[in-house]
Amino acid sequence: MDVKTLCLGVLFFGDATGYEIRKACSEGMISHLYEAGYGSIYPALAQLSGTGLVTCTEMAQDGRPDKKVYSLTEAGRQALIESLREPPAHDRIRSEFMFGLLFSQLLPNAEVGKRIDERIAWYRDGLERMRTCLGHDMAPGAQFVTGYGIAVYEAAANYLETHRDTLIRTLSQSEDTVEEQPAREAVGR
Amino acid sequence: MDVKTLCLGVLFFGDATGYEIRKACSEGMISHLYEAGYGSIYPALAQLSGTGLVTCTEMAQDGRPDKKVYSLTEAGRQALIESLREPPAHDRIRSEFMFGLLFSQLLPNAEVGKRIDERIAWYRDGLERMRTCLGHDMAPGAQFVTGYGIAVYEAAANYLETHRDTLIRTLSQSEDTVEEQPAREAVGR
DNA sequence: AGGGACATGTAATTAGTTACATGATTGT
DNA sequence: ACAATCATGTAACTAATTACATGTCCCT
Repeated sequence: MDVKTLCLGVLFFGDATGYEIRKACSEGMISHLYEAGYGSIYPALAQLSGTGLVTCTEMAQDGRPDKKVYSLTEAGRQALIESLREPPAHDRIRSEFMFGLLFSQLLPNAEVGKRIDERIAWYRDGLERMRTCLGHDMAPGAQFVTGYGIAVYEAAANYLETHRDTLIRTLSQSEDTVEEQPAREAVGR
Repeated sequence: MDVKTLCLGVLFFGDATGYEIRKACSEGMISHLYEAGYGSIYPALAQLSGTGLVTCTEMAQDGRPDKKVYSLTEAGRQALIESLREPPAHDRIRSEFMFGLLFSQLLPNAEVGKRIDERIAWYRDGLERMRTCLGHDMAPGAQFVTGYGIAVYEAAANYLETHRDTLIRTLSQSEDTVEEQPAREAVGR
């Protein structure tokens, strides 16, 4: 699955410009599932337009540059369905935040605390957005996914909040217990 | 942060071969935070070896090809600390599973159910592994991260379990209510 | 006899990020 | 005045995936 399918998916929920698609994929709900920037969206849109999976309507605007509003065609709808039908690839995750915490003993305690606090704030912010968007009538799938996001973010934020201080305390203790050999088997599996 | 830092991080917890590092990053605990395959690990290791951040000890083996066991040098340790010190990039997530569910109305209900069930099983499997590895003495950060993983996976599995049937039911209902206009604003933000 | 685990690597391709390039309008 | 938002696109670069290439041992 690539950015082309991503665009088809966004357009399934309604016509949009490249700018709006990017917004959905880097700030909106979809950004929690699949991120993309201008550099991948605009070329994808051009390709989709070329193969007739979307149509593009140029709209002149007062002052601002012309808008290009894209719409899903029936062929595009079918292509989306076909893409969705094949088994989804395994989730791809890359969390430098979590990876860094793995080595929190190598970081100043204040930095560890700061990162956790920032992350909690980030989750809370995401939760607020999700909660407000829930309720407005949305597709059943979108509702399900939003509910899932809320459940997961809530659990994450709660864990960080309840274990933050314990981690810092443990870190402070082992700090002055001279250096200890880190366990090897702890990470291997 | 790139695969080189990933390797330094894995080696911080103990000497390992490229094969073992890949295992940790594609099946082990770390795979939940940062995935990598042979194609990126072996070249990274070669580069790290060239710049003196790791040392490589070749070990002849009965029958099997020679093992190359890598160890973190003091310079490597410092490089790891330096990398970890800079602010972590935003999490990068790509979940085709979740993206697909967003459009569950376009998929056969049985397929939706199957995917959710598979995902629940996957979470349960991950939970089991995490729980068994917890308890063995590990670095405080690793313990914290594992606990976080457990909390999040548990919430995710529970949500899927408790909402699975509701989704399928809703899907079946709207199916024969003719086609409805999906709401546009539901995804934009 | 066949598959999987152990073990290392390279080369080609693909995909995606980042930076560049432009420019008006609106709000602070 | 300055930053942010709206708006579109390209080019160069980086990074990572995939496929290829090889070979033994052990279990079923």
